[in-house]
Amino acid sequence: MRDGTRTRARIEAEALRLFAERGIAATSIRDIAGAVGVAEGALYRHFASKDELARTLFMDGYAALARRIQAAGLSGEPFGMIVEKVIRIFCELFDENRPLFSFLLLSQHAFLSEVARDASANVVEAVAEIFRRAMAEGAVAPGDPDLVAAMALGIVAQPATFTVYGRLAGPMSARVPALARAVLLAAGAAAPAPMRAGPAIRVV
Amino acid sequence: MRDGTRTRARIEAEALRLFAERGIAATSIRDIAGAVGVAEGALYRHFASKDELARTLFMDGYAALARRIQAAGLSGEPFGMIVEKVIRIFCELFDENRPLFSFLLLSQHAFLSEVARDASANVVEAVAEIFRRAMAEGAVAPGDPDLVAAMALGIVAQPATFTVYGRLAGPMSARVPALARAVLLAAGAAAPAPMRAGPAIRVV
DNA sequence: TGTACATCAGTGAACGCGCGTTCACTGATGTAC
DNA sequence: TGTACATCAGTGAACGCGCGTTCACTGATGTAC
Repeated sequence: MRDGTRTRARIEAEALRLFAERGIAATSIRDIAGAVGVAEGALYRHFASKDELARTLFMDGYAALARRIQAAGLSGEPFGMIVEKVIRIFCELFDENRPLFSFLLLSQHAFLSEVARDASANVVEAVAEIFRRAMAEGAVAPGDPDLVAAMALGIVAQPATFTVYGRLAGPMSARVPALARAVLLAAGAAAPAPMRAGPAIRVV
Repeated sequence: MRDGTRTRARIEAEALRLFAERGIAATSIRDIAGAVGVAEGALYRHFASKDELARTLFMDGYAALARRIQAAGLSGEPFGMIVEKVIRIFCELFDENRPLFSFLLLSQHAFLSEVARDASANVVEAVAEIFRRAMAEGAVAPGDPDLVAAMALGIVAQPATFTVYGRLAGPMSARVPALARAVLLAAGAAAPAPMRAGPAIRVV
């Protein structure tokens, strides 16, 4: 028989690209099949439905990010290092696989309610867990970890969204120090390290 | 003839509610007409198409918010006051008209590229303008105003998104001081005022 | 090595459903005289 | 005040299009002997 794993990978790549560009609803099965260069029916050898295809792409990408963030959070390093590491993970994945991140940002509203509330599959939960531990250890001023997690996610995700829309230019990786510094300050972290390079954001 | 303005207002309200709950694509003309209690054809007396209905709702709501933010930015008050005022506008409108905000947050990706790059119609531009002026006046450390605007918007919009999804509870208005403080710190504002009430976010 | 068979990825015409939209019609209400 | 007319918001059956999905079929490739 022919090897289906290559076709499946191409379907996933083209679907991701088209979903990210136009959205799920505006992308038809024929669009995807055409981009891959197969007949419509071929897609149903690999995915039960269009919905399952979109859901699989979202859940896999989202869980992979959550796992990496959780692992960084459990590394035992000081809080400031963890924040920078997590933001670096986010930014480098963004730069490496922009269609995936566009897709995650764009279609989060369709799937987020179905994601398990587990730090190993849920980005929000993984980030909240990091702040919960930091507060318990005194590295961050006490407060609502969910609120601080939301603000931290916003600080990183909104510039990513602006980059997708072309309002910000250049790689996200270049912004890691600025974003990490902003997150530490906004979260009320104890004595954030001074910035090492780049256009300084001076705190008077 | 019968007065059509009442029907039009009801169509707008029900469409907004349904678009916010399910998304535009998952809401049909029949759904909206059914919720209003009119025949499908009635909608076409007030809007040329479903797309025009959705676009009108988005552009009107988005421009109204942008105008209020721009006005606050031009009030001549000190930067710290402006930030708090803008965040209060955002949070109070969120609490008062949650369907509108859910709709704006959810469907921004469909329309944002069509919004004029004018501070009187574009929330992003209005916020960027405030930071541009603050940097020129020395109230904020020099840097990329678009990046700082993105981070500030993220700090406010992400908690709003979490509230829509039920991950954060309670009114956004209650978070105005905490959000304003986070924005000022993250933006590198000169000497932010100490917080007056609520669970303190202590900066060591 | 050669032959027969089973497997299954891929095909593409066809189906039926739900959608946005149309349009001839109704009838309530404002206006002219 | 009463009558004729014009206007236009609202009706709802009907239309046609594009969509997701199906399924009988093809043929390339792996396996058994």
